[in-house]
Amino acid sequence: MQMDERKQKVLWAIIQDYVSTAEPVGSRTLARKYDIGVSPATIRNEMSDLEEMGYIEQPHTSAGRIPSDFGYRYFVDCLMQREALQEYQRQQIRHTLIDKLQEVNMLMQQTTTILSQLTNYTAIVLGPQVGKTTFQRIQLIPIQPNKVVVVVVTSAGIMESRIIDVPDSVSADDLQLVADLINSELAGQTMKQVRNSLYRNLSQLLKKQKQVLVQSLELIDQAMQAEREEQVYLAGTLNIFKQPEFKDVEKIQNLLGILEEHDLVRNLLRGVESEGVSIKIGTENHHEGVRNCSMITATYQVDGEVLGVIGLLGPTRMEYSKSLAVVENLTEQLSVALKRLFGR
Amino acid sequence: MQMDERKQKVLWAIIQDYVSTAEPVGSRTLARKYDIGVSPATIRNEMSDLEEMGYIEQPHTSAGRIPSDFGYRYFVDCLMQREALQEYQRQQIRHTLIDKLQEVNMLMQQTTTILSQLTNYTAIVLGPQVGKTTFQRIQLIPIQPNKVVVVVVTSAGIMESRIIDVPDSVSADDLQLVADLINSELAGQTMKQVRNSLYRNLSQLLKKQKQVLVQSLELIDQAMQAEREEQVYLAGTLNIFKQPEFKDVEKIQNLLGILEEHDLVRNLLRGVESEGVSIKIGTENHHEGVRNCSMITATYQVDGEVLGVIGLLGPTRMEYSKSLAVVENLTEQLSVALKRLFGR
DNA sequence: TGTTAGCACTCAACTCTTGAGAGTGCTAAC
DNA sequence: GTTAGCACTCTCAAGAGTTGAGTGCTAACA
Repeated sequence: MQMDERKQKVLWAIIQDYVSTAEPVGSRTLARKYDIGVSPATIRNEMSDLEEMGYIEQPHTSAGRIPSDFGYRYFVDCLMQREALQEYQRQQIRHTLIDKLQEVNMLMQQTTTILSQLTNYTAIVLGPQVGKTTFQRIQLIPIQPNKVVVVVVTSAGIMESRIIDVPDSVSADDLQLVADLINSELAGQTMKQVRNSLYRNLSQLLKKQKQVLVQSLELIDQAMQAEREEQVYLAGTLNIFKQPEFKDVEKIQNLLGILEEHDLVRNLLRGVESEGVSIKIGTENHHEGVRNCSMITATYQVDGEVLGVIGLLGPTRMEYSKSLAVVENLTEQLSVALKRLFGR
Repeated sequence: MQMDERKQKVLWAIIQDYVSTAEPVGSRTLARKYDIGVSPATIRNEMSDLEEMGYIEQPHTSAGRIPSDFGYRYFVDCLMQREALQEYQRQQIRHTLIDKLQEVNMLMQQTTTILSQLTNYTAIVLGPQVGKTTFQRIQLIPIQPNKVVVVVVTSAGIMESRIIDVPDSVSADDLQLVADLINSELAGQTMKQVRNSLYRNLSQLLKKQKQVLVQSLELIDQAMQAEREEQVYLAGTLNIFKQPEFKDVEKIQNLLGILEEHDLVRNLLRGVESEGVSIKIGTENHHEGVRNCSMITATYQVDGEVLGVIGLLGPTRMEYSKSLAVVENLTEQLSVALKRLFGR
């Protein structure tokens, strides 16, 4: 059997209707609401064909049809007309990102929030991957007798800090010495490189300040550890409740549970194309907890280098066109904002 | 009508049973499962009295009785026997808090998590109130030409950081000058005092480095702003799903919505006694979204000064005795851990 | 006078039935 | 190839009947 123009028209209409009503679509409805130009009976025949071809399915005998994952896939690949973003939405994004650009964390959180607001789905963003950013400086700041704050700064402006205890015998000069040493040895290296040269080159150099040194290095190590796992930002998790397919408590609990496990979320987003926009529909997702969800993801980059991913999680019955427009525009503007923040 | 010993016995049994089963309790059940020593008929009479006195109520005519908020209140005040924590739970708390004490954030998050795990309710913790901690240092760390990381450290080891742009004309020495100036002027003052003396004393001192100075002060200001609002830590929000009284999607959505609004959460916890342990039952809570919840809260302190609150949110049908034991022990151990971290 | 057994009554929850409504597939006619 | 007509299927909602848990009242009992 062949996909012809009328079949496309019918499939398009079915998806259109189902996306907006969440109810199975019957032949009469299609004939009435959409301009297909043939009678319900003919549409029925076409629908029967479409079902046989796998594009749509019937929840039960006497109900209308709903699109299958395969049907959505065809829609996304062949039928969907690209939508441009409304000017006011574009504006809204620009506003949100420009105001907050002083700090990466805030910028990412804002990005996530605006994404969920504009789409009414759940937004997931993976923060800049810092294996690629470089170690910049360590700073030892005495705050009380015997107490020192250690701050690790990366080129992304992300940092880890910790209070450590030091023995009386360590003076402010000693601290400076340690800091200078670490800084001169390691500055500008990527986190991976730091990790490699860390213990080899440094640990035998100092005796007296050993404890401080060790603890500082531990923190750097930890910073790397922590940041190898990209930060997960979430927003609009409660938008799930708006979807009629999630009126069931179990399903909501399930999905919220997954979203709480940031490791899972990371894996979910990592499993997509290495660059650019990707749409995963229903069972195309590897994780089985999101088999009835679709995910639109896009990478963002600075100076041509992919830094992270932004993603949108909704029901398979998703407004693909609109959502895609938002995701695309947002990555673009996010990339710009990030470049301003720490691009070369 | 007077509360006598037998009525107490009956009320106690009703609460006991309802807390564990979540089903209305009938007279037969009571006679069978609890050792009251009289027949169901007599118990019925007592229950009738208890209802008249307001301690219990009937969801509908042909159902058993359930405790009213007033009944729980009487239970908590007069009937409940204090429970000691199991040794292994005590241990578990100690373990959790000792390992992580390098950093306030982590410590607080761990506290919250262990609280929810031990109780199976939702744990809410307000981070140390920093209006009372003092400004310690500011540090300006150049990371790239024209870019400086500003770090503000408070005595609590909490900090705010930001990347700012500086003009070419500002040298490393200039930065040092600004930092030294701010540090010498403001170090050791409480955040409130800093706020007051900030613009008055400093802004006219420098010309060339004015921009850096202004932006640094802005950050300090912001740090104060941000930290006047204590950090909210949550854990076990999904425990709500375990409670049969929340099998309704609307109610869950409602509660999760409230928990997402940290301002609301703060208000909720602030509305309790200024010191020590407090139990708020159902309608005793001011916020109407938690009218069918109970909250156990306790303040934690260092050197006699109240720093924050830890709280437990569950259904009114709560295991008050057990939960209370956990909350009390946890505040105690948290106070110790915090004292080690930044006590005098 | 307090306690208990017995009994009529109430009400939610469950099951079963029924009818309406939406939708389909098939057939025959156009 | 398209359409009208019709029998059929299945869900959903409403209604009726039944069951079971629980109560309140009354009268008898210790």
